[in-house]
Amino acid sequence: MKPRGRKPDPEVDARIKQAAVTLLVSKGPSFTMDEVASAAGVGRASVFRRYATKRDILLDALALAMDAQVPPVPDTGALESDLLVIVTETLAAWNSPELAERTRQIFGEAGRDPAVAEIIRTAMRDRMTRSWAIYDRAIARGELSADADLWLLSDMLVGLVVYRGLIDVPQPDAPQMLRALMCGFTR
Amino acid sequence: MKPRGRKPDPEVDARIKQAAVTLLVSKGPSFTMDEVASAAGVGRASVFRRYATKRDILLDALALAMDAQVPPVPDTGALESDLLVIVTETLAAWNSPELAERTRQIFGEAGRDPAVAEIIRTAMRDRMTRSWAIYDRAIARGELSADADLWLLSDMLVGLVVYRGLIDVPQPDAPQMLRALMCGFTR
DNA sequence: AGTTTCTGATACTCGGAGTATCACAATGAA
DNA sequence: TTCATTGTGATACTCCGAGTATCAGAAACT
Repeated sequence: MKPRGRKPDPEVDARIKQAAVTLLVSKGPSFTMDEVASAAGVGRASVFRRYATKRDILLDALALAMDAQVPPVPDTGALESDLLVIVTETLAAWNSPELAERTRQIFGEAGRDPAVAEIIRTAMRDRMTRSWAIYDRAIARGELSADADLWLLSDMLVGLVVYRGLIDVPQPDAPQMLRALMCGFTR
Repeated sequence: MKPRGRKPDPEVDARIKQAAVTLLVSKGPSFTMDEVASAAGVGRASVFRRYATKRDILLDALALAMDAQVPPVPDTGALESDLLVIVTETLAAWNSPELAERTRQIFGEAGRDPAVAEIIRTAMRDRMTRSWAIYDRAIARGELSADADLWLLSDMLVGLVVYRGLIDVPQPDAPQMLRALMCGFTR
């Protein structure tokens, strides 16, 4: 079963993928297949030959875009200041109105398509485990109990921000949020 | 400027609204206008005469559905047990797969339409302020500092659950989550 | 050389939102 | 009563985007 005729042009592959990511970033998941084709300077059929449905290309572009920027892990010497960096980075996705709009749309898309949810979930878990070096150091310093539920900690942090972003509530002050996470709400 | 000809049938109004809510609950925001009309046993035109766009009818149905069930405010005598009730109620929206699917879709819709976000935000703020009697009592008992940011507390709670629900991560144990909220993560 | 498969182009089908028009029914005004 | 006005269901449209089908030509294999 060797492939015989003309081979798929890798240039075309790249242009389509690139166009999809660009469109996803510039106007969210509502781009059309025609837009992808013309932005890639490529025939409509070539897009559909690579991606049977719009969903497929959206998933591919999303996965690419998510892997694009993975922030470095801070190491400031204390849990509190390390966490402050994390919180600030998390808030960054909602800073400008345009960025907030994209983030909203992407998380919204997760509500309509489990595959999108999976991509986001995987990407987020990846980032989180990456930043667990912070917690290891904190535990070694005695700042954190060894059996703390780190998933819970991470998800409470991100969850608050995503929730507020989604329903358009102003984001909290990073230090205040940090204090709540570390010390809780009871006296 | 008195209205002259035939008057709009209030029966038709009611049937349409009812059908919209039912469809929203049974199959999420993806119902069609034709479905509304036929479920209401009403002409297509009558639907469009009342709601110019599908967005309009979706917003109306959503607002109705959100106001439908507002849980009672617990008063068990201690902050912890009161909060446990709140947490359990919050988790309830994600208990069955079908319910989780609807909740996901609704919150997802908030990412595509600011008006949906506003409806959800308003409804949630409403419920939250309603349950602030809990915190008043807790402050009186000395269980909570008087200047605690109750929005932050509430949003961390709901945020975690919504976030996990959206990207399909198993929800936390209510008691464990409670402990994190009340005591924080540092030793 | 001949065959296979890619390529861009074009023209379709299909489904759902929204529009337009119809004959008819209900209401108010004259 | 008569007439104008507006709601009613029915039907047939337009529009747009996803997905399909077909084409002639180009590239790569035997």
